[in-house]
Amino acid sequence: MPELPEVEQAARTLGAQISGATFDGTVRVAWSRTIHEVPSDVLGAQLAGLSVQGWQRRAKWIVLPLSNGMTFVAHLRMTGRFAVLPRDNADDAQQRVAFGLTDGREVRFIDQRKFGRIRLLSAPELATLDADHGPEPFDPSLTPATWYTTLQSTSRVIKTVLLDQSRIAGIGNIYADESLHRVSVHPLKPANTLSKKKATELLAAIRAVLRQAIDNGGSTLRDYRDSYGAKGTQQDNFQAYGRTDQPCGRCGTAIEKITVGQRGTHFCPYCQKAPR
DNA sequence: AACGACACCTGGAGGC
DNA sequence: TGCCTCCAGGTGTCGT
Repeated sequence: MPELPEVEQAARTLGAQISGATFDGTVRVAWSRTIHEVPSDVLGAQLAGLSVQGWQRRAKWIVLPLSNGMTFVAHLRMTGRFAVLPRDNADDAQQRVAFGLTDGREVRFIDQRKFGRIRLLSAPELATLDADHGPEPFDPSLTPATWYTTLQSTSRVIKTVLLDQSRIAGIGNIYADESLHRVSVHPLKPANTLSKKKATELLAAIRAVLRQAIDNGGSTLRDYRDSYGAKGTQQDNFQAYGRTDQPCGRCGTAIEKITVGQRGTHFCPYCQKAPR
């Protein structure tokens, strides 16, 4: 589900519900890999008495700073979502972990495919997580010049580079396709063959696509919900992703689907000319 | 070092 | 209806 806009929305709606709340140390685990097999009593002991200081997002990670300097981080992967509910509410069949709060509620992590992960990080571990990722798309330090340099540094195809979290953080399969369609760049074009002008346009397109998606609460294809359970609406604005055989909004040519780096990839064969 | 292939999981959709 | 195959917002790991 979740790319930058969805994670941003999930983090915001989780933070809105539990900023200031305190973990009571209760941790109920239905799928231990979600918490990296850390024993529930160990994790509970670490969390007990800590309060949530706010919320952030780094790449596709939800980041909740805690009152002792540690950080609660979660990655939703494909199907993860949070819910904050009274303790006596029935468990969801796909619920993997629940963290008790001192106010009688629970922070629940629901995740059909079980790929999502939650951890408690020390400051150095958080620094490592940060260092493992490239710049945030909206970071002012990511300039047309630095972006062009990044693209020049590899001959991998552009779609794959957009998905490489160490080059730029937060873009996933949907918004990669949408960004490339927006600037009429073929997904198989080698990154180092984009002109400086095209690279600049692509950066602007990435920002525009992500901004619109954030403003629309992200995209819900099937599973994604924010931390209140609400769906996003950005899927109604897709120009390429999931529109196989439907007309391109610019030229009317049928959108094609190919596989790039094992990911379904949608593009307009007329607007986005194949590289030679 | 960098890159591609595969693993990790469940369940919905579509073909027969 | 039932079975089977394919596919999905992601990324960690392993082999080349």
